[in-house]
Amino acid sequence: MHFLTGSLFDSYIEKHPIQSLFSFPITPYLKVATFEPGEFIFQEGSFPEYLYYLVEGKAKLFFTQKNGKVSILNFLHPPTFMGEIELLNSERYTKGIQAVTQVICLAIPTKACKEKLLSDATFLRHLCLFLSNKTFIYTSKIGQTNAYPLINRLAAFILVSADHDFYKEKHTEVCEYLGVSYRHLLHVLAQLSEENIIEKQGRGYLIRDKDRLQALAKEV
Amino acid sequence: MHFLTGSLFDSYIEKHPIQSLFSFPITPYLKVATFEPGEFIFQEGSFPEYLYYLVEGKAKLFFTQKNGKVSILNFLHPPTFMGEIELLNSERYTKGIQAVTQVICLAIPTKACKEKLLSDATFLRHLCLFLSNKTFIYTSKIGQTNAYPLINRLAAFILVSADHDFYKEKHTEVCEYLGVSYRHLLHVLAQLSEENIIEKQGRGYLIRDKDRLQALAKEV
DNA sequence: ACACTAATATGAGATATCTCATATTTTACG
DNA sequence: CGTAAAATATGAGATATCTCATATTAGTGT
Repeated sequence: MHFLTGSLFDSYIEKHPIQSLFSFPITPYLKVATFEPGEFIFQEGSFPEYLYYLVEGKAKLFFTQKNGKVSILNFLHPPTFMGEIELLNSERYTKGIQAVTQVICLAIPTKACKEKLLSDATFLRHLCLFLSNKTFIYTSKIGQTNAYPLINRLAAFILVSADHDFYKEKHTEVCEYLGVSYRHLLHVLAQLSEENIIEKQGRGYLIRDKDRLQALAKEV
Repeated sequence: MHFLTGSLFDSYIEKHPIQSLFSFPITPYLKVATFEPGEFIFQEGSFPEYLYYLVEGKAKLFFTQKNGKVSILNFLHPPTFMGEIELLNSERYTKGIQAVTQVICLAIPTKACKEKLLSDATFLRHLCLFLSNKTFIYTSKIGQTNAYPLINRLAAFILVSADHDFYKEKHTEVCEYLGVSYRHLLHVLAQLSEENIIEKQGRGYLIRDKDRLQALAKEV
């Protein structure tokens, strides 16, 4: 992790204004933090010193189960708070967050701001909204995992994560996100290829029959 | 749904004080609502008029998927907010809540209080805490569902829901809660019986070998 | 007491998913 | 540039879970 200073600092602060989330002047407290791909933003079980507000890049929220399996709970995209649960509830076990691409965050030091934040209705209202969205996402995910086999969930995931009809997520991450074994993910990708819905091209897959892919995804 | 009045109203207000959750006087707005077993507290897709605070009884939070499968997201026990997400988003309620036993709630009319609530830091801080707990519960559930077969999750569920070592939850609800088919739930109950870990007695099951049940549950 | 619905129960066969083994390819790094 | 680690790939066999069919039993309302 690296803090930006000088004109780089200024440019990110200007580019991503967050004053409207607070009713007290937040800028004096702000830092700008960068993380390299693969770098841990939070280690599991650690005590975060900053509340981060993700403004650029992509990260993954994960945790490791007792049996060693890793679950990716969510891919985080801007704008997103990170470390808010620990701000509220300092004793909870912290999940891990790892940068996937280069990540840029606005950082608010917990120690200096906790009291101010927890008595700021503007901030708390935004945080409630953010948390209720999170709840919605997780409850949807629980429902989908229970109700649909991988082929439907994968179809939906390919559609949201493909860029110009080209899907190139890492299998190792996707199987942890969708909650299935690596082997089974490849089975189902092969099945979709077999039916000419997608076609393997080098590092990724091209969507060849978007209609049928959408039909598979639609139920979810 | 039925609102209590008179001395019954007074007794519940006294028995479950919630003034400390707010920084403005809440009592003038409060009603006391009761629901009978099986009654819907929120229908899926309705527009809630009250923010409820569950103080007695048990309810289930569920939703119906596009393919008709029902998922029970959680069993709600006191104290719990219900309808808080709709207060924040003013969208229609996407989930349903149904009373399992008789349920008693303190009810805060949304229309009259929304503005006050959303600018009350005390209330919002409690709500954030509540939502972050919810997040924690759901993320744990996602992880467990992905990582463990039913026998482990069921063992854990039997332990938390048994009363004096006697388990008597309704299978129809439990399978929707644990995200498996009714048939499979019975398979696994039979398997636990087969191994003399539990024993069927009339309407429920007696825990016969708590150690082994705990061992199965422990990993979760 | 009767009829209807919900809940419980069980079997048989299909399928979704997992584990483990192993090989190849790509990527990271000194 | 060479080596180790990570990611991709594929097969074979096991198991967890689902669907559907069908009975029986308990609960509910009139």
